[in-house]
Amino acid sequence: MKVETRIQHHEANNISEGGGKVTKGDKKIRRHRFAFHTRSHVDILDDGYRWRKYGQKAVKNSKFPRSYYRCTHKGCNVKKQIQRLSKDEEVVVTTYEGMHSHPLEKTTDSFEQILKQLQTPAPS
DNA sequence: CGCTTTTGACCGGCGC
DNA sequence: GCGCCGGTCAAAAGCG
Repeated sequence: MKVETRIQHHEANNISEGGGKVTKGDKKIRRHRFAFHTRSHVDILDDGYRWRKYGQKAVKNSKFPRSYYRCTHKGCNVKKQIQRLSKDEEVVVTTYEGMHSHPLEKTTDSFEQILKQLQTPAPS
């Protein structure tokens, strides 16, 4: 199973379109924002961490509802939101928010490796 | 038994 | 002031 993953990262990318949470001259921008464009059919992409769904809301820009997940850990409050592209329902956008403070709990596939190098920048 | 998931409601911010 | 949108929490139920 080949998984096409595209990393967008960089908080400069404000995904807010209508909410207007990130207005011009925004100072409270969110750091550590990883946007994964994954070509998959399931939104529940296991990256090796435990996630507890805490909400689901439908965005106007997307035909499909957005899912909100949270990392269940002792002091690891990493948030993750999944959204499907209305243009391509087969494309899932996984946006990570926050930084983990613990190693992965499991090893799914090469997927974890992608996340690992993202969160663990290889020292020159 | 523990944990997770699901829906609704509520809230805050912004726009007009 | 109201409406809109997004985001989060709460409670309950279901499942392993």
